[in-house]
Amino acid sequence: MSRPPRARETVLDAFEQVVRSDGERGATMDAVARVAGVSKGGLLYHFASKDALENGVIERMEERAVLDVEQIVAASDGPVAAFMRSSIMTDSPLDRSIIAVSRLAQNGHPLATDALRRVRDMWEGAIRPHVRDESALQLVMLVSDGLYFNNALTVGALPGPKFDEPELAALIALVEHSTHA
Amino acid sequence: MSRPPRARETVLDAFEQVVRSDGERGATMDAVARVAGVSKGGLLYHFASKDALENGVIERMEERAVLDVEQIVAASDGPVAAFMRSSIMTDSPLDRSIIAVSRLAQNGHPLATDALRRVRDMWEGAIRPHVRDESALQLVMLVSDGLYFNNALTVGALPGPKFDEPELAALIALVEHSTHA
DNA sequence: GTCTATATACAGATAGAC
DNA sequence: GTCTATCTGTATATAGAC
Repeated sequence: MSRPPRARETVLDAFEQVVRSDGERGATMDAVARVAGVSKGGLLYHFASKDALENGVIERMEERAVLDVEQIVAASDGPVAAFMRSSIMTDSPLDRSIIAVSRLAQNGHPLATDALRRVRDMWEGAIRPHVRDESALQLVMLVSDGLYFNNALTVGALPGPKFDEPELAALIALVEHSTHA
Repeated sequence: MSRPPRARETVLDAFEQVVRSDGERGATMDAVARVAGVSKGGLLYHFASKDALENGVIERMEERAVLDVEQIVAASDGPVAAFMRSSIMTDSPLDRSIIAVSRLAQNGHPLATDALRRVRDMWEGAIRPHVRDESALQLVMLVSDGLYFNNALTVGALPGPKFDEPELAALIALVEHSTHA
């Protein structure tokens, strides 16, 4: 997993950005190339097909998710709180990746769906030891899914965090109280 | 709001079905016409453009959601439980409508996003009097969003209910206990 | 109301110069 | 490694017969 060329990363960033702002339909090779600042031919040198480009975004999302899980299990304020905070969109690299991959999944890309399931399973495994039972686990997972979904829904400009800090803290406290082991 | 022609409804059903099974990208006029059992020309007689077809699905979704809210507030087992049960995919007409409109929203259709927001606001208003505070309200709403998201994610054949009845009942009990007024 | 045939536009991908 | 030019398939929409 050596550091990939910077141009590749730039193209992946551009793809995620266009998918987020214009939807998957707007993420044409032309549009991605333009945002990345290269020609279509230049883009196709790095990713030989649109499918390769999509797979690149999916793979990078999963790599980023692994790092996220590592941070969550090690969080000082507890995995549940850390997980919920990481589910609120802060426009982190992982957030951008998940938005893009979710859009691919909803447009029928099977690898995207598989990758999201794997990531969700990783999170589930990390949270399970810290909640009292399976219902509590599902509650935490579903709230997280809901947080993502609400933000993923909005195509266009960044909506900004829907919850301000006091609201989020109150919600986290409620979830922790309802689910702690 | 008189009863629209049956052919129109058939076409809207076909659009929702194709969007669900193949994603928004697969929902071409050709594919919709084929599933609806008409030619492309026949389809375009009822909906003069793809945009008109999409708007038709969005409008029908909102009409169905209004009926759903009416049923939820009148439910004998309480609005919170009824709302959560209605959030589990049972392949009801409203479910099919919301899946399709969510896909449109995620592909940048602004009217779809607006309609979903309005529907979500209606649900929020119906649930608010039955939970203790805003955090509890958000918990219920986010769990519902999460239930929808998980099902909306899977393109292809119906995944079937992810929760069996005992699991769902336990989750509902937990949410109600955590949020009741 | 429903059909076939066709016009127009645009997407993904290739070829080859630099 | 990056570019321009071009081929090819497919999607929306129109025209007009039945």
